[in-house]
Amino acid sequence: MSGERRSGLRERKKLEAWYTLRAEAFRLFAERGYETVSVEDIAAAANMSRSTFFNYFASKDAVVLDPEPGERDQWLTLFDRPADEPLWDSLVELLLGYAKQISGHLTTVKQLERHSPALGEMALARTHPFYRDLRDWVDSRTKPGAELESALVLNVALAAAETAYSRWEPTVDFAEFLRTALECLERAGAGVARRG
Amino acid sequence: MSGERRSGLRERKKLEAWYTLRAEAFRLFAERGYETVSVEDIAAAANMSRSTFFNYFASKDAVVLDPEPGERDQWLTLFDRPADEPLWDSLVELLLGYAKQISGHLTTVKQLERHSPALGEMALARTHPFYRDLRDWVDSRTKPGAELESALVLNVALAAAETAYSRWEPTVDFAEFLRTALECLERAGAGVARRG
DNA sequence: GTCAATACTTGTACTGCGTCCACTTTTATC
DNA sequence: GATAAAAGTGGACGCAGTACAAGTATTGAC
Repeated sequence: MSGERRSGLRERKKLEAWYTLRAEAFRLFAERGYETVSVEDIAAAANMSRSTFFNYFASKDAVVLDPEPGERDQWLTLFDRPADEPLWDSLVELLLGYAKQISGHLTTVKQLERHSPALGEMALARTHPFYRDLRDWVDSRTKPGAELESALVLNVALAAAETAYSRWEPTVDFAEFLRTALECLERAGAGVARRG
Repeated sequence: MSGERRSGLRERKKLEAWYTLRAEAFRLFAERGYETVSVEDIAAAANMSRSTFFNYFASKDAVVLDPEPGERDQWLTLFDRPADEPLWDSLVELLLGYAKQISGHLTTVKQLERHSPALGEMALARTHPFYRDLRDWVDSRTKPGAELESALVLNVALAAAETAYSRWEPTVDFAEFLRTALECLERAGAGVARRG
């Protein structure tokens, strides 16, 4: 029985540790709120040392925000858009597609925000690797001289998506959030001046 | 000689302490960068104790972001807009007007960002009291049922302004930034879809 | 199975932010 | 000048994050 070369015991344990840490963190956050749970608490609940926590997550925020192992490969498939598709249309597809991919996580985090005001303040769109990839992808599509236009289109799209997210009540269906997000994106794309 | 009841010695000393702290902080930040200057350093440079620093500023960030004493009164005058003016037009005037009011500060902070990456990450639009006032003002103008629309319009305007700010090179004239900001606002207001 | 290289875990110590609180000094009022 | 209010101070604390040295487990080669 030739052992599987790739996924050895080491890899499996690492994955297990990652998921355990995040699961315990979310459990504690849901119980007592993000701000009153320390990294020490999370590590203890996961039967690991504080040092080990920081081996897996660069910060306390990261345990909430970091993508799952392999998640990046999933969202990268979204970046396969027709070369002649207008930038705005691509962005709408990308943002909605990504939201669908992480719908479960989005719902969880949104519910945590109810008891944990600090979570609402996180500069999600700045730090998160998806948004880094998104910006890079936009840059790669941008012709020289159009950088300002591209940045504007991207930021408007992000603003529309964030508007829908910020007003979403996680008690209602996730599909309802998607509908709102699409509505915001369409309105923003069409122009918000001279409406009300 | 009835002493001036209002601006007594106490008030003047408070103002002086505030300005001294901020001046020393900015001086040190410019010298050594935001992240490598501690609150302790700032307080020492201002000949005050660390405790006193936190009497004046709620956080290290705040010494950069907080409005000057009396600044709020200035920006509040901007909120006097015709009742029938379209929301978008009001927002354009408000954002550009406020930018003009704090042009000096904006330039200073932008230049600090060159040596201090942490400053670029600050969630300005969330915390800053001007944006709180702005959101409240928008809310006060919003008819029941139009909350989503209003939030979207506001966030798109903020995205446009932030786009101009993020791409502004503070070596060039501030007027150039204003021109770019206006351009971004106009494009965003007209709609960014189907352009390229 | 032995063994050494490698990767992961842990404890410890440190810096810095932010909070709390008791205490002193300064300013305003009479 | 006595007194009360406001501002400044010093010390202790908890927690996030970093650095590093020492320990433990996994791996692959023999």
